Order: sequence, then C-alpha cells, then structure tokens
Amino acid sequence: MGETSMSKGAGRPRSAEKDAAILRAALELLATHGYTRMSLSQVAASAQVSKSTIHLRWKTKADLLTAALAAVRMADAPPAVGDTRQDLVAILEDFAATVQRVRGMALIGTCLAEEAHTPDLLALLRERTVLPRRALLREVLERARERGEIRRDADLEAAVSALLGPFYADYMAGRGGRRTWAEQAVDLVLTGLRTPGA
Amino acid sequence: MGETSMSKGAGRPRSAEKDAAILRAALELLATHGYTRMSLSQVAASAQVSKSTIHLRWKTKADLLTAALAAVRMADAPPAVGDTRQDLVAILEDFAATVQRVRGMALIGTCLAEEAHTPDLLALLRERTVLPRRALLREVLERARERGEIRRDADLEAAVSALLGPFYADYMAGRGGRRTWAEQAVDLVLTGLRTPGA
Amino acid sequence: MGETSMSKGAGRPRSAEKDAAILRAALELLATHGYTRMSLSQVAASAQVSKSTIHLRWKTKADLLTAALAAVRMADAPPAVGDTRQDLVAILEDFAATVQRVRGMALIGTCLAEEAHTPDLLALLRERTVLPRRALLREVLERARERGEIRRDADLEAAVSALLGPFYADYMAGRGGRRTWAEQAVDLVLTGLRTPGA
Amino acid sequence: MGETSMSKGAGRPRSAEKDAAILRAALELLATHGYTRMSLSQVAASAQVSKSTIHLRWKTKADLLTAALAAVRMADAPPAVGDTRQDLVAILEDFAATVQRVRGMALIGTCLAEEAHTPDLLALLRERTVLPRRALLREVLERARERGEIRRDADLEAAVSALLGPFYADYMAGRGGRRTWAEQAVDLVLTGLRTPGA
DNA sequence: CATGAATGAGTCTTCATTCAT
DNA sequence: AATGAATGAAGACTCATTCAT
Repeated sequence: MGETSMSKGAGRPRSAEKDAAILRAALELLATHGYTRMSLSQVAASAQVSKSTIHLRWKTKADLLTAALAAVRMADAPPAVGDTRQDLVAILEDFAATVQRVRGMALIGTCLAEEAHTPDLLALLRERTVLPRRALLREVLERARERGEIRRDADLEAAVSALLGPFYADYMAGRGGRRTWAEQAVDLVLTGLRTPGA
Repeated sequence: MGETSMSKGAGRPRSAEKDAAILRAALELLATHGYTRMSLSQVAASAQVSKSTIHLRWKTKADLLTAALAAVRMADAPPAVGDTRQDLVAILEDFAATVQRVRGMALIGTCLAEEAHTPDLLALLRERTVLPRRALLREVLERARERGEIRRDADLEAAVSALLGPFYADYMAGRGGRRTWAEQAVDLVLTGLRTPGA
Repeated sequence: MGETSMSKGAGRPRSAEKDAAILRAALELLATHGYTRMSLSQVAASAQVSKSTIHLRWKTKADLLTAALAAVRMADAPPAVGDTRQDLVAILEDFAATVQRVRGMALIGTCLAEEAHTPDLLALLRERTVLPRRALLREVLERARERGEIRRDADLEAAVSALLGPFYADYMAGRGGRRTWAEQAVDLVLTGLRTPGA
Repeated sequence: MGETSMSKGAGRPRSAEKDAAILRAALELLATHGYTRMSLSQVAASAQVSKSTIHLRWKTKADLLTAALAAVRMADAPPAVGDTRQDLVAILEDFAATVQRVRGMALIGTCLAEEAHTPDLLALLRERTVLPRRALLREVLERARERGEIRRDADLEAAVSALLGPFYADYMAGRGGRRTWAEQAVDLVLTGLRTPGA
C-alpha cells in the first residue's frame, strides 16, 4: 500500500504504468487459472515485464495477488431511480453481469479454496466487492423501510443475503444465468417483509 | 459398478482398504489444500500407500480426484416430521453442519476455481451433493403446495435457491455460521409464497 | 538356454507358445523402440501375457532381450548358382532386404548403443546374424580363389568387409537403399583382387 | 550465430563456460550411456550446474542433445601431401582414431537407435561428421581422377563408401581396430578403379 | 503355472525466488 | 530501476521388479 508513491530517493522512479499492467495481468490470470495454476512468468509475459520487476515491487506471489485483489474496485453502481423494486433489481443484475464479465465465480472459488492458505484473499474480496455491493442494497432497503414498504423490525442484513443468495445457489445448481432470478428474489423479499396490513 | 463381478479374479485381489484410504485421504486434502496445492505424495503418505499404488488405480491426478468426489455421498437426510417449517429448517441446518464438518466451502471453492480446467469436479459436486439436497427441499415444498400452504403457481426451484442461497451469501459476507439463518430463510420463503388470502 | 525344456518337475508345464510370443514381441519392440524406450509392459501386452509371466522365465529385462536376440536366426541363404559375381550379389541383396524388413539398422544401433551396458546384445547379434552372413560370402570367395578368379594371397576376411561395408557407409551417408550398391561392391572387389595377368 | 549480437544485453549475461560445460557433458553421456539411459541430472552434475540452468537454455532433453550433437565439429583434417594413396590412408586413419577417441560407435548406435524417435540426431551426425569426412575423401579422389590415376567414369560417391565401409563392417564383425584396414581399403579401391591400360 | 497388486527408485519438467549485471 | 541468469524444491508420472493369491 502506497509502495509506488513518492519515493523521495534518487534514481529512476518506478514506472506506474508497469505497476498497473502487472496488477491487471495478475488479476486476469488469478480469475482464469486460479492461484496455484497461474505463474509469475505468465504475469510477467502478459504485463511485458520481467519476473524480477514483479519481485521488486511485491516480495512474494501471495503479496502480489493480494495487491491485485486490493486494486479491484466495484464499478460504478447503477443510478437509483427511487423505486425500491426497480433499484434492487438493477443492482442485482449489475452484480450478475459483473460476475460474468470478470469470471467472478472462478475468482470467488480461488479465494475460497485458498482461504486456509492465504486468508487475505477472501478478506479482500469481501472488503472490495462483496461488502460495497451489500451496502448499496442495504441503502435501498433502508429507504424502503423509512417509507413503510418494509416492516420496521426486518433484519436488513438477512434481507440482503436473501437478495444475493439465489445467485450463488443457482450457480451451484447449474442453473446460473437465468433471466428472472433477480426479479424473483426481489419479489420474494419485498413480499416476505411487507408491512403487515399495508 | 460391476467391479466385483469380474470374471474369475486371477492374481492377488486389490485391497479394498487401500481403495478407501486413498479416496478418503484425497478428498480430505482436496478440501484442505485445494486441487493444485495438494500432491499425490501427500495422498500416498496420508493413506499409507505408495504413490504407484495410486497410479495403479487411477491414471492421473484428475482421475483420482474425480473418483474421490464421486465417492462422496450425501449423508442420510434428517427424517421428516410432516411440519413444513420444521422439516425445511432441519434440512438446511443439516446442510450447514455438513458443509462445516467437511470444509465444504473450501471444497466448493476448489471445484469452482478448477471449473475451467477440470469441469468434472464441479459437475460431480453438483450431482452428488447439491442436487440431492435440493431434491429433499423440493419434496417438502411440493407437499406444502399440495396442502395449500404455498401458492399453486410458485416456482419451486427458485424457492429452493431462496432457501439455500442465504447460506452462501452469508459466507461470502463473512457472516457465516449465524444461528438463525435457516429459520429466517424458511420464514421468508413461506411468507413470500403463502397462498394469498389464506 | 534350455530353460524351457524338459522340466521334469510336477505342475503345469510352461507354455511354449507363450515363450515364443514373448520373444517375438520383445524383438519387435527392441527394433522399433530401442532397449531403454521399450517396456516390459509393452512386451506383455503385445504377447498377451502378464508381466509376471515374463519375469518367471527371464529374471531381468537384459536377460529377456538377450534371449530374444539369441532366438534370431538368419533366414535361409539364397541358393548358390556357381557364378561368383551372381552369388555374391545375391547374398548382399538378400542381406539388404533382410535388414530393411526387420528394421535392422535400428536394431544394430540399439546393440551398439548398449554395448557398454549390455555387451551380450552386440555379441549375440554378431554370432547370429553377422558372422553367418560373412561365412556365406567367404565360402563363395574361397571357391573363386580355388578357381583362380582371385589372387592366392588375398585377405578374404578383408574382402568380405569390403563387400558388406558400403552398405553401412551408404546408410550413414543417408544414401542407403541404392539399387546398384551390391553390384558395385562386388565389381570393385572382384576387380581389385583379380589374379594379375589373368 | 548472431547469439552474441543481441541488441543491448540487459541483465546478467549467460555464462559461456556453463554453456560449454553442459554441451560437453551431454555429448559425453550421450556417447557412453545412450539417449534414454542418460539423465539430465547426470548432465547437471557432470557440468557442475543445476538442472534448471539446463532447462533455461534448452527446453527439452531432445533439444539439449540435438544442440550437443550440432556443436560437434570434425577436428581439423590431416594435411594433404599430394600423394593419393597416402592422403586417403591418412584421412581414414584419422577417422578411425576420432571414432575411437569419442566412443563414436556408441554414439552412432544411439543415433541409429533413436532414428524413429528423434531423427534429428542422426541427421546432425551426418551433417556434422559423416558428410564432411566424405567430402575430404572425395576431393582427393577427384584430384586423382584429374591426374588419370582413376577411371574417368568412376562413381566417386560409391568409391567413398568403399573406402569407409570396411571400418563399419569390421566393427560389426568384431574385428575392429585392425592396423591395416585403411591401407587395404585404399589399395582395393585404387586398384579397382585404376584406369585400364595404365 | 500364471496373474495382478504393490513398490521404490528415477525421469523430465515447472516454479517461486535470489543473484549478478 | 530493470533485466536475465541461476537455483533448490517439488510435482506428476513410468518402470523393472518383488509379493501374495
């Protein structure tokens, strides 16, 4: 963190382009090949850099991949329009699209598989991608609760898991990619948490 | 299948204990270390067997691990008592307990991470563990529908994903292992799918 | 040697067919793959026999291959017609044809390559194939000398080498398989050794 | 060729001593043990180098051995004195001495044995050692023909094979290393090809 | 006798990491 | 800073051979 910035020392400063290229290549390979199957040579080749240049910046493979995951940012959230159902669906569909675009399930798998060996990976994945997305969903739900569309005593974190969960469950069942999953999930949650007698 | 019915059986018979020990060790290591990080030497050592003995039975590492996963069977389902809510919760809690006992999330992670390279792993995991569990849930839901506790037009597969999903979502959010997740999921689904006006 | 004959002991006698099949397969593989590259499994498979059956008869791989080479017999020599030139050419062309048929150069190569490690191979090849052929050529030359077609003091062994040699030299030069090599060799030798003033 | 002219030469330069040591060790082992029986570990140990250092330079075992053979150069030819008989004998005896010095027959055997599997070996052996030697002999024969010592229509390539051939034939017969073989071969060829009536 | 199981030694190759330029 | 060389540890797989049935 901050390793690449403002080295006051003399000599040639480290190339920021190379930093970025390496991280990008590392993340790409992490998703496509997995932690153990990817090699630093591949990263180096893909980033047009020598292996030593990588080690100059990150001491070990784990360090590099941790940094690569840390550099992941959730893309900009879809703009809210104010309608609870519509906003929730938009977030969920953006989530599914992102996962598909970056081979997210393979990346998630890698982090899960490495949890015992490199727990930082899963921790970072959570912090950078899972939790921000959950926060978005939670905000929409909070607004809905304020408006009385949802029961006062509803457990919103559980609701968020109920919104996202079907995506994972579908994938595990081999029925990922269904069109209507997001709408169904939102409907179920909104119906289930509806203020009684409303 | 048919392995025991081979014509006459000349020569020394293959040790069934070794078969089992190898598969057990392989599965254990697959869950704890992941596909690429585990080695056949480790399996051999753990099963008290020579490496060649493994190769005699399975030609490649992928073959062995595929067989190990294929040997996985879902443990006996919890007996149904007839009450929809109670039965669903029992199945989900048994699911969570099993996952925890066998380091299931790491195993799932490995299968997801290897999907591009060894798709059989994920396929087998599905067939042997995911789908049977889903079938159990679905049966309970069908009975509930027949009794009118659930809407006639409810999409039961989606409902199953809604039941299981929160488990995955919670895990990804770092909030796995919550006591009440199963009850909350069941309540949400049963409420959301309740026959209107009932 | 003699291992397969007259075991006076009780029990089932060793199958002579298997003996033959094993030796045939071994020789074939020796020529096509070479000593080190061939495996006893291949021999076993090709002879439709178990590996142990091979080891029951020959203690080691070297023993087996030695036996296989020992079983090689030079095919029947072409019948002599009495004309020196014609008879020599016939023998040489039969030689070339045989070498080609049994991948002889590869076999020779294997024996040469293994000379340091298994000298018996080259010794047997000599005894069973090289020397008998040379004896044929020598007989013809002796008759020619008796008839005065060749100098009294000619070194017939050297002459035999002069007859066979061009075959090897051509092969090494990549010009093996020339039609006229035998005739040219015979002409050269007969001319070179002609009784002076005849 | 061109290896030394690489653009700028960043990084640590590759050790030329190691290059040479590896190639020397490889060739030595190729001749003494044969292609399949030799191992890269042996080469590494003999060259005082790590196995990886070998793989850094040559991708595979075949590549290395091909390179080792390609590096073979025929030693300097014996200087010609102008006398046909003397020059031919000198070349042939130098040939025999070289073969003996470098365990040439074992090397030839290896190349022959591997022809089906690694044809490059035999091809290189031809190009680097066999053909250059033949060219030397041919030149002497051509000069002799110009001087009228040999028939105008003589097939010189066949003559070359007649000169070299007895060496191989003798070796195969177990009578290699005879002192007089070269002289006998030369005499036979010169007599056989003598211009008639000269 | 004949078979198949079991094994230990050994093969080539890959990789993360450290050094020298 | 950046590169390429060099390395030690490890991995999957093969094979000749010995055991048990």
